[in-house]
Amino acid sequence: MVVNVERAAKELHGHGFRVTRQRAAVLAAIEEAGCALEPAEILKLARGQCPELGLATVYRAMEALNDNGMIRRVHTSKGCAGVAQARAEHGHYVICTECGRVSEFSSCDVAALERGAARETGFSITAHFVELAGTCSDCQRPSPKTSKGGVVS
Amino acid sequence: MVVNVERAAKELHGHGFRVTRQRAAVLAAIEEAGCALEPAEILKLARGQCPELGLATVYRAMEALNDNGMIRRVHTSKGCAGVAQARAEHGHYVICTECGRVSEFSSCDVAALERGAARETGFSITAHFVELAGTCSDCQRPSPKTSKGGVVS
DNA sequence: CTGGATGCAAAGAATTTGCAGCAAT
DNA sequence: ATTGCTGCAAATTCTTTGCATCCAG
Repeated sequence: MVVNVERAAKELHGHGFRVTRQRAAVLAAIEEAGCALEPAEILKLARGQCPELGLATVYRAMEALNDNGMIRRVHTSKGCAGVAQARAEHGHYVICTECGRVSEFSSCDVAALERGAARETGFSITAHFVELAGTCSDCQRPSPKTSKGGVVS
Repeated sequence: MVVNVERAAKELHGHGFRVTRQRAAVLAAIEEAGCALEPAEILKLARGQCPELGLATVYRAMEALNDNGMIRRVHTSKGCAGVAQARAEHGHYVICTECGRVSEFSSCDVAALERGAARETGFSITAHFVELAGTCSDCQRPSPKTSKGGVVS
């Protein structure tokens, strides 16, 4: 997983951002969690790698990472403060209702959908936001012993 | 438009909620605006009908109306505090990027989409959230003189 | 009448900002 | 060496709550 963090570091660097220990820790936390994380949760997790990390820095790191398309906001009924790693350039999330794990999918063929909506509303559709919910492969099994990526208590 | 507010009142009443002047004003404001409204904006608009209305009441009214499925949260990149009227039982929004107007559409055939996502992620999809953005019929016209439903300044 | 709803103000959260020192390049 | 980044704490902003009073049913 650290591999990806390194790739991300290069990415950040390429955009003129500095790669600090704090940002790496935040990114690693988000990546390893595998589920939507809120600022406070990120702080808690990332402090494992960077104890002096402050909450304000988490917010600032989130902004930097978000602007560079490395993380993306997750909008749930419970709130929209959470973020998750963005693997693909264009992707959408599926959130597990059991363990909170977030997966990404990119096979979004919304053409038909957009056509229908356009017909129904008269709008000219230019963008779409899709988010699905369901149960992940682990939680579909009878005894979800392996509930990895669980929410940070 | 008031017609709908009356229908809504009956609905509220049926669920054991009282229909107060405040709630009617909030509902009417949301309905007439035609675009996503935030608490503060609702307050401003609804005070036209109910001057003593307080912000706390707006929050409480929003909760009541939301619980009854009469309004729905609108999740945009700018924030998720806005709400809009829910016309259909199951519906999704299209938001105009020009004037902010919100329309609803229900022809959401996401079956194929869900299948693709399921294949890609291994999730068993049970719910979907879709929101589209584009330009409404008015704003598509050369001179959008009739930019009704504009955002509350 | 009666209990849910409201207004106001105070309490709590969540997020942003200012600034001096630190550290990545 | 520069200049952006960080931590801390204060400042904002957003939302929720407590309570006496009010009004819809």
